[in-house]
This record gives sequence, C-alpha cells and structure tokens, in this order.
Amino acid sequence: METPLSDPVSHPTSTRSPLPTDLHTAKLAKAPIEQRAKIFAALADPTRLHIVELLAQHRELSGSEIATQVGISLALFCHHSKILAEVGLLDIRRDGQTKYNSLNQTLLMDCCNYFLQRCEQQS
Amino acid sequence: METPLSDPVSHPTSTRSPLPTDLHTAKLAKAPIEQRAKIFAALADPTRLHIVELLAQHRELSGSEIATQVGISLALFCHHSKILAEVGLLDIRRDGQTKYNSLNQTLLMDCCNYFLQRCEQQS
DNA sequence: AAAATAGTTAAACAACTATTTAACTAAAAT
DNA sequence: ATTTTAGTTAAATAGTTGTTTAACTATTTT
Repeated sequence: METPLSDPVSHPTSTRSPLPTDLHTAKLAKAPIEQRAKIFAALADPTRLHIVELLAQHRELSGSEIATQVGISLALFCHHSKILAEVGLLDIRRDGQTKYNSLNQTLLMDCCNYFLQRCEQQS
Repeated sequence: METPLSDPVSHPTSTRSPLPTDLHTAKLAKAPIEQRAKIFAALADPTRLHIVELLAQHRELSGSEIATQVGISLALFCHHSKILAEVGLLDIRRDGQTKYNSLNQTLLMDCCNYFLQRCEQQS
C-alpha cells in the first residue's frame, strides 16, 4: 500500500490546519505523476464519484448510510472506500462498530489548484 | 460518440467567452454522473495526465510535438487524444497536415468548481 | 514524381477493475 | 446468550483499457 499524499494525522477532519494552498500544491507537484493520476482514477468511477459528491455535501456519513444512499451493497462500498482512502481522499473515524467517512476537501482543492496554477503561468 | 460537455464552437481556443463560471458548473451538474466521471477517467491515466499538464503550460502544441515531449509514439498519442477530445478537454485546430491541440481550461475549472461549490454549501 | 512528415485506424494482447456472492469478525441490542 | 448490525475479505467473472505493431491516407518537401 502506498502512502497517501495527504497526511491524515496532520490534517484531521475536524481540525484542518489553515495552511496556504501553495504548500499543498507544491507537495502534489513533487509527487510522481502516477500518484496524481491515481487521485483522478479514484474519481473516475461513477459509483465512487457518487460517494465523493455525497460526502462533499454531508461532511460525515457512516458506511451503511453511504451504501443505502448510493444504492450499493456494503461489500461494494467497502471496496470503493478502500480505493478512496488509499489516495487520501477519505478520512475515516471509528466509533464502536461504525466507521464515519468524510471527504478530504484539502486534497481535492489541491488537485484543482495544481492545474489552475499551470494554466495561469502559461508560456 | 457522446456529445462533449463543452461546445467547441461557442468556446474556441483563441476566443473563449467570459461567461460566469456558475453557468458552466450548472451545465456540468445537469449532466449525468457517468459523463462527469468520464472527465476524471480522461485524467486518470499517467500518459494522458502528462499531455494535459503539458498543454496547461504551452497553450498549443501539435500531435508530433506532444508525442516526442511525452515520449510516446504518434499512434499512442492519437489514441489518448481521442479520449481527451471525446470528453471535451481537448480543443483541436487543423493547419494543413498538422493538428494543433490546446486544453479546454474552462471545462477543467468547471470540474474543480463543481466540488468546491458542494463543499461550501454543506449541510 | 518520389520521399518524408503528420496523423489515423484496426487487430492483438496483457493487465487491470467493477461487481456479485459468500463466508467471516466484532460490536450492539434484544 | 442469541440475534442484529456494521464492516471486512476473498474468489470468481465479465468488462474495460493501455500499449504495440503494422498498414493506411493525406499533406508537404525535395
């Protein structure tokens, strides 16, 4: 398993540090292009995109809640959540037997800024 | 072949209309999730991401220029450019036997704004 | 006219991936 | 203690996709 681009320890869901976006985007730029591509690959599947869009609006949802909302089995959600977590897009908090998933908005914004910066300083 | 989300006629490379981003993002929101996922799928391959990042910095490049820069055959570039053009990320202008490719920055920004809007108005 | 350049297309192949199903662990509720 | 509930894991399958190779068209150059 690869180390995700965003460190869940230094950027937890509830208390995300207000660092300038340039720092994150710089971190993303140093990463190999394969790792950047994997973030988009995580968003490339309709089922996963549905999950991400759902979490963009609801902050925190349990696995069962997401599975029923999206209309898939819990087993399938587990499969997709693993892919989202592996690239660092999913923050997971556990409480008893339920796991609460939230979106790493910072990483999502960094991916956007990564392009926008290059478009601005065009040669 | 599906109709791309961005209309290359109303938004050509050289004279892109300065419409507010909300209109584009709204158009993206109305599109089925499969079509949105396909845009990310286009960015999910390292070779294609390399092409996109190259075009984010150089505005316009020919197929041969891109192929040599990225280090792939022209046949392989042709394959990838078709996928990028199909989702509307690539604007193509022809001059004689060479085709000049440019990035549809508007669509790329719309994809970013699509998430960011949802994150802001979180419930 | 012949050769080089730019691009397209199709076939073949290997590698990967989304989904289903079933068997499993662990915590909570009855 | 038994039964739900929540989540994980593995195997099997079908479908998709990236790359290579070779044959092709059309434009430009010599």
